Amino acid sequence: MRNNLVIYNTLSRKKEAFVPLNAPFVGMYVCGPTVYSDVHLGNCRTFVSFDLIFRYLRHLGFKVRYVRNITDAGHLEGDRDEGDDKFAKKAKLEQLEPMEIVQKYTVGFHDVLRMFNTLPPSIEPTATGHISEQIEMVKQIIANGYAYEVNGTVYFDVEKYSKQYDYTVLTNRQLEDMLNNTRELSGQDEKKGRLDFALWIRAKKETLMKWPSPWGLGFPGWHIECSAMSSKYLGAEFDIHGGGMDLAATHHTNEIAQSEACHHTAPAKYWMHTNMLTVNGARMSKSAGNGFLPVELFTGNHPLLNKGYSPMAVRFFMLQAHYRSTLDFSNEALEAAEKGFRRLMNALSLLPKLGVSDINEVDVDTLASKCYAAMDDDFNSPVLIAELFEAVRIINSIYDGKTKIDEAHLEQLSTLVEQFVYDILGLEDEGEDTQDFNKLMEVVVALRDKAKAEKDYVTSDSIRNGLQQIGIQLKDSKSGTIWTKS
RNA sequence: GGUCGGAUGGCCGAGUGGCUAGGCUGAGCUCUGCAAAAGCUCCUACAGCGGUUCGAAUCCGCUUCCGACCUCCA
Repeated sequence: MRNNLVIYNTLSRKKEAFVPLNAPFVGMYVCGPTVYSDVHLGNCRTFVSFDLIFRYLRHLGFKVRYVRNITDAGHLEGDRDEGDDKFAKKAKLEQLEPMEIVQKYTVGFHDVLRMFNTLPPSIEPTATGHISEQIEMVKQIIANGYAYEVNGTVYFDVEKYSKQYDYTVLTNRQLEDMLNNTRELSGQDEKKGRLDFALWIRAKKETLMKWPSPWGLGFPGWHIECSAMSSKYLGAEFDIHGGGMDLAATHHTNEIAQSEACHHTAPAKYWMHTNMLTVNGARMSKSAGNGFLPVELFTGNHPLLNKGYSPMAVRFFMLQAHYRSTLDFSNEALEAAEKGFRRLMNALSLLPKLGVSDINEVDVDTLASKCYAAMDDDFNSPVLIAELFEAVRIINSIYDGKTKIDEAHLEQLSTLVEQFVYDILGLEDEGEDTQDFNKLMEVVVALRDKAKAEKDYVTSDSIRNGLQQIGIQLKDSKSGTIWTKS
């Protein structure tokens, strides 16, 4: 197995050679969605980014166990460690069972990710399915002396923890600054330290989702689920932990603290954080109300959208930016991506139609090594795409008869391009190209070619114009006529 | 206020101490019955001001502006 992969690690703020703990196995945990509302496009970007990472690791030959959780309990509104969680709140609003909320948005989440052609994770555990694991973990943290119980709620003791461990490894902040800058919040009387956070929260009478525990009826804190589930399925120490950048400062910081306090070992070797999708320079977020629902994007039914964009065009748009850069949304940028995507896919559709020659003028090896070099450099999909457009130029040139390629190199080129576009970037052609439809088009094109050969341009142009009106473009070339559907 | 990250050509976006991505757009050309597509060519940028250097957009400093996190959010 070849491995020249370099990954940017948030812990060191540097790119590091990727050395798995137990090659060829790789354990990767990614924080999934909290399923109390529709996923928006910004959420999708993170999961598309990790899909790319998952796909490339697999392509390199690693046996990846990709765990992505579903948060379906214990995620409170605000940081007050009290009151109802997001699900209960929404459930009351919609007059549904909390688990109906969870089901509804979990299904929606899966539907959307399927449209974006993301591969399902190896394991997709839920918080409510791992209550006992979370309770066990809290018990262990208490036993190790890093948590304390007050009136049925268990808090993590950040001050004690930070005497032995670095609580701010991920954020590089000074603990004193954090203490001084944390806002005065209500409901903190029970806590010993203002940075302490809840591992387990006492239920009130009206709390809908609650479970028995050694500390009475309650529910888990938000952070503990990821620690419990990652260690259950990937071990106390695993290779990659990922999530959106917005999770680093709080959620991931607390995850590391919990895991170290429980297992005396840092959970993940590499921490990867994907950057935000922005709209007019500001982060797309649920609370800011500037988010697009994927369905709005696909249909164009949103005030900020000029038209609809297909899921694959959007995926391509996302992959044209590096995962650690912010990506700014705009109609112009999306339209440019859409056109570029079509050009790429059109070139791919020419591959089976290319003619071979006895001589070869195409250096596929160099192209291949450039593609791998791009992805090996911290999954640099924009550079990879730039290299693939070089392949597009070559393919078009061969099709036009201006460049010659022999059979072996054509085979190599086809495999290379198809692997990178379909398997690694996860793009797919989205035409309704059924067998029958293709055959039908062959007949139509043959009729038009006959008319053209007879210089009956009235007929040939009326065929072309008719097809144009239903979104099918005919393109004549020396090698024959090809068609594309927009 | 603290911490961190940005500022790249008409737009989007990579990258990097010298060889100066890519996509989209615009102009011209080739091909073509005409289109379309494709190919070729052109428009060559790195916020500002200093410094280091033979050489900086890339390193350092300052300034301006923007964003993220520090409150739930991928």
